Amino acid sequence: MGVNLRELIPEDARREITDLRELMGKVVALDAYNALYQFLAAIRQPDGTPLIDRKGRVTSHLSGLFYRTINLMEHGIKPVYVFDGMPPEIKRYEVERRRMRREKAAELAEKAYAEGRVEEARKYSVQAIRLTQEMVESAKRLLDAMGVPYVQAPSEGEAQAAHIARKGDAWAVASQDYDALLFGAPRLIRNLTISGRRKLPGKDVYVEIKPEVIELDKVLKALGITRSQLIDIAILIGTDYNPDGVPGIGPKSAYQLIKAHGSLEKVLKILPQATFPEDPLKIREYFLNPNVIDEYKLEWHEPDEKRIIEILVHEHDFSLDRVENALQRLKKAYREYFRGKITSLDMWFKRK
DNA sequence: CTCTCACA
DNA sequence: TGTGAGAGG
Repeated sequence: MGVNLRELIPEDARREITDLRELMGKVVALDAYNALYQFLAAIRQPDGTPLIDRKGRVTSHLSGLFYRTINLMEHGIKPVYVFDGMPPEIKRYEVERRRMRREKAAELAEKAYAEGRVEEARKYSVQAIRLTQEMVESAKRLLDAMGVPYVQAPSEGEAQAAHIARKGDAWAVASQDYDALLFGAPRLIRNLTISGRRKLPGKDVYVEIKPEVIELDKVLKALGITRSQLIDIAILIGTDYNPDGVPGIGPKSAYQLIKAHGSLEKVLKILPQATFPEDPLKIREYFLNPNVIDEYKLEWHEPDEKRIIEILVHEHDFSLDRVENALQRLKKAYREYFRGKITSLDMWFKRK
């Protein structure tokens, strides 16, 4: 999912965040779909079963959302979650393709589970993950209760998040996908987590994961291209709107081609065999001018303790002890960083 | 993914 | 004070 620009991003456009205090006081627009999906994928038992409440409703996404948001706020980071709206027309092909892949995976998961093949069951249940309307709504209700703002994008969440960051209302977009850069986000934060350990898929091996910031300006300068050309390269490699890209063309040759010929139009003239599920120029146009809104309010409010307990403990069977514990941390973070203005002297002391 | 608790 | 295993819902 998303564009894979990893190999294209020059080393010096990428910076590790060694201390999350660097982000203190900064607004970060999080791609909600990306975050919830990650929680659903990661918060599972070895056989692939997610956390569920007594009514059988999945709660993994709420657990992840709750604890991670508190962690960010404890570092003085101001989170705003951006939710996806209607996928754009040019995504139709990919949306359908994903739906079929999920259905197939769901069947395989059930089969593997019934036959006791635990690892396979897990693998396929992750591939079968679907973010339901119910999950999205429960996540929004939880954020409301926590006093954390969210923005409902008219279309792609990454596009809306990038728009918010471009206007200066957020310092960066946080997502695992690189798409926000194509949409013009000045900064992209990947791996925005506190616990820096992640299990390698398949094996019981853990690797250190550190958050990193990628700066769009530095990417473009280092590569000597414009954002429009970066988008052209992405289209040759493959985006959400043409996932296969152009067969045989990877990051390296895509870059060389655009660098040498200047634009996608010119490159396509020498690649007459290339086919696309959508007009590639329309895809570029969408990255440059996506459907976004300016009507949103980014305000952080005092957490509503009772409502949070109502949602997590009474509706979804979270342990009262754990939730109360986290609530103390949330309230403290709110007092410290979110209530009223923070003076520069306060900031100076918090650095220590 | 994140928390908690046991153990060094 | 830090690390690892196991549970969380």
